Amino acid sequence: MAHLRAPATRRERQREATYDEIVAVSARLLEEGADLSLRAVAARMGMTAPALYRYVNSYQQLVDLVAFELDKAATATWAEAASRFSEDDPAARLTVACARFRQWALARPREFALVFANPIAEADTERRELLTLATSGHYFTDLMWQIWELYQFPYPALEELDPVIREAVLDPLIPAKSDHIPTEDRGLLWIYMRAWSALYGVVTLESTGHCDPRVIESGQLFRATILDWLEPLGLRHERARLTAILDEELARP
Amino acid sequence: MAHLRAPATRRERQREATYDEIVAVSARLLEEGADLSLRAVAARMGMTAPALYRYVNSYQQLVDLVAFELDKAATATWAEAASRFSEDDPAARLTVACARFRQWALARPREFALVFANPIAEADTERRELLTLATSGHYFTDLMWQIWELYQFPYPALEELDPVIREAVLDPLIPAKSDHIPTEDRGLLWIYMRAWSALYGVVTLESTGHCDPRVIESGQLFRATILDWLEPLGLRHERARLTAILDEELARP
DNA sequence: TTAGTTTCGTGAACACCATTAACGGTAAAC
DNA sequence: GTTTACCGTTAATGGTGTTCACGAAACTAA
Repeated sequence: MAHLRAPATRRERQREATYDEIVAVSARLLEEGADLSLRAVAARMGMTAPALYRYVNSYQQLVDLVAFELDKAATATWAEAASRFSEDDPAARLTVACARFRQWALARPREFALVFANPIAEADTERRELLTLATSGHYFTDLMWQIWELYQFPYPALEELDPVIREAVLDPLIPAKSDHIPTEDRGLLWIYMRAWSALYGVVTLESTGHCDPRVIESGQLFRATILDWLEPLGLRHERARLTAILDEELARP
Repeated sequence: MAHLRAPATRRERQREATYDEIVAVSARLLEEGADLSLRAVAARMGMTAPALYRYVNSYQQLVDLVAFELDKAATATWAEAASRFSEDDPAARLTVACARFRQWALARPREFALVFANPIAEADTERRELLTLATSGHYFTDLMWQIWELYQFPYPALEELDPVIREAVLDPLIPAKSDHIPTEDRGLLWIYMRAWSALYGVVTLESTGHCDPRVIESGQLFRATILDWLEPLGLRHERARLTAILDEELARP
């Protein structure tokens, strides 16, 4: 939430700094395995709990704030890892990013649950808006767009789509960097939704532990899911190369 | 957890009854949108909270107990709905069951999260064992086994599988009715895991709301995921019929 | 510089929560 | 009929989010 614009007055600067400290302290608490609570955050900042209400309206809002920043920070690490491949190799970048995403979800299940398994009621428009801004979503859609530009994989025409879906891809409520995608190419977003659903599925299953631990450890379920998506993304000819990259990532300590 | 064996003494009968009341009251609380808490459950039973410690060791254990029974009860409703198709039509039954599973997850997101998104640590062997007993898992694997008996879809041989996966399908830690599946056919369980991962993915995505509400409402993401799995399950020739059944279920109020 | 206003923190209080300990009554077991 | 085990109680500890009234400090304006 920090640095939306240049800090004007001194007070505003201080306020921004406090916001930053709140999410930093929260992240540290989670990292240490402690529960995220207003009291704990406040205590560690040398304040009392009610003081935090000058910055957030409720505990849930604190959670949302922290979730947003965690997502941002985590995405930065995947992006950094992926950037060992050149900008004109988005397929390799996506492969790495997906693997790192999973790795993060397995290493920090609590944080993952906070960001990606946090229930969002249909009616809650405010939290929905925050969700739409999710950095990870933008990063992944952007990579997929770049892959399409390079490999021109097939996607459904707008007329083929269910009317509701058509509406949804033309005016997306999901985190998607879609402004620069021409209207007639918006069928791409349908592919994106489906791919995201598949990725989200395995990773959530593994991160929450609703799965045989040996299967998680082996990474085979994740691997198979990713490989299944190479074809629809027009990456058939890249299969061998990307599989090697994927296996290399999975072998990481 | 009730009625594992015939109630012997009067005291044991009473104890069983109390257990039943605990989960019944818990289920009602969740149904009413209230939070599940020891105090609330106890109060509604005309007891004080500490008394519940004669029946459960901790709050988490209460949650697990309730989760297990919720899973059992929910599975019974899917099975009941699916039983409108004959026993020798497992493909239709699975179609209905999947749709009802999703419907339940959307109608009762809190219950769904309790049962299927409840984080289970790797080390926690006790909760893991309870998970292995999950009724829904057994129901789904059994349906898939019946489908295989009928349609003989291809599945990987044990030698093709990753060694770790081979171990996992030979001695499953997941909820799977696998005793009657011959050793050489255990590759089937790999198909099951992959299918379950896909189903779990969409349903969790929709149930937690991390998705465009319009897309959820339309059911298209779920529909597409299910249809993608007809082919691997040898149901190509049943496609039209099963699609009709699926659409009928999705159109339900 | 002084007076007024906004902002940001405090402490006390309320209503919850899980959990533990010591204690009593009642029902089964011997 | 005595003993034992079970099942509930009350009291207390330390945790949670949240509200309210208050005060001090900082910025604003005459």
